[in-house]
Amino acid sequence: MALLARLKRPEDFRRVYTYGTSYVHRLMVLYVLPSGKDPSRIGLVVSKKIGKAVVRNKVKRRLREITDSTRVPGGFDLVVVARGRAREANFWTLHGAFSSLARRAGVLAEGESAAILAEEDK
RNA sequence: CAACUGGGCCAGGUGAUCGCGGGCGCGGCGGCAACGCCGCGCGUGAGGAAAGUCCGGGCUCCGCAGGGCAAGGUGCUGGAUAACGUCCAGUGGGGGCGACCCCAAGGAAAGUGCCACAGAAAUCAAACCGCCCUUCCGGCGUGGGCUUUGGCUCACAUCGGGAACGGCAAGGGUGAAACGGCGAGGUAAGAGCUCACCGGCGGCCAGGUGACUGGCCGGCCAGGUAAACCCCACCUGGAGCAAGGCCGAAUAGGAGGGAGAUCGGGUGGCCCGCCCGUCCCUCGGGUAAGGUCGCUGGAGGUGUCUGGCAACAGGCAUCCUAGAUAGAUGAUCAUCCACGACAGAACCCGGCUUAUCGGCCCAGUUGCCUU
RNA sequence: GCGCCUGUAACUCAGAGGAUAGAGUAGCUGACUUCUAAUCAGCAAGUCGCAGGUUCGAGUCCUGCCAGGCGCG
Repeated sequence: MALLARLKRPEDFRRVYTYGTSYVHRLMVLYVLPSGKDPSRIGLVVSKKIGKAVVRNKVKRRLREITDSTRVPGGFDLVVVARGRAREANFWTLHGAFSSLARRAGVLAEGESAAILAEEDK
């Protein structure tokens, strides 16, 4: 499994927003920017618009579970922004949304993409 | 049994697999070492409100903070406490049949302001209607005198009549509120003018630490509003763990001591005071990202004994119970039931307030039924 | 962590403790016009964010909440 480093600094987020490519889903938005650095870095954004602290933590934990278990090759900076509807979504809905976005963005490791396609066919 | 009152407690459980933060142990790798990384095992990991940030402290730095003015807060009494605007016990007032609950509850005879509308008048009192004495005019009546029998005049009595100088504040009406209420005496009419009772005020005595309560006596009455300004008493220095200390590359700057007229800047808003910039001397260290400490063992929990009505305090025994740093609790099942509310630590405590599914326990009140 | 502001008609805002809480825009009705716009006249519209309290009387004063917004580190 390719380890994902964490994207933390405000400048990094701003760079990905301005120069990266965005992929939109009704539950979330995925920003992708090639960085050239080996461990790909990922940042999660769950704003106060989503809900109170308990709700935000819940959404953030589910997104972290999903992104930690997804294999991503090196060389990318990713930002996942949760949208309002993510508040009501369960784990598997969020998982499907992220997988489809990641496949469209082409940031999945070898073999992962085919597995997701097979899963979606079911 | 029903309807209530007060207080306390719980906050889905159990099992399995994968994953995360901290701790401990073992093993491996790197390193002189401190230590870092990886793997395995054990154990541990959000709340009663963690929330709002409404108060109070601890802790840390600012300059250990002094004087005056201002500003803010608290406000029945006594106590508890590190402290409080909190808590406990009481006093007074209000509510409830009751258990019980509620109250920012000092001062209005220090001063100022305000009291719309209505009303005569909204506070050094005054007098619209009204009540009353006297005088004058007028009406009606009785008696006397004079008489030209038409009347004139005097006296007395009387009047829902008019006017004037005065007396009064009982009654009317207005209003949230009208120099105390009610009854009797008194009077021309009235009035604490006098008297009894009540309210309020002052003094004395008794009880109580005190708020206050009870009794006696006195004089005779003082509108409300201070969550209007204010007065009185007491309290408050400012910032906040992104406080603050240490390590520390590039780069290139400081720190300490002494002197101090002016000017400038700083310190809680202002003034005084104080400090810094300026000048001289000495020293070799200072700052950003990052790392690390602060960081959790504490006004700590539980049990018991002693003191106290209680809040609480003290003694003994026993337990260790998150410390992250973009921020750790999730995912997939099985099973049980009451089908799970409000909600996530970020330096730490004591309170207050607000949110909250369902359930349990203790003490008590009222009503009904039965024995 | 700390500090500040706002909440009144559908919208933007006024409002000295004492009226039936006002103004402009928007809305409705009528007049004018061939019709519309403009103009004129009239009408309707409010839990004064919520709950307590002070006061004879509260949109206004006090306390506690709720919602929204802003600033500093």
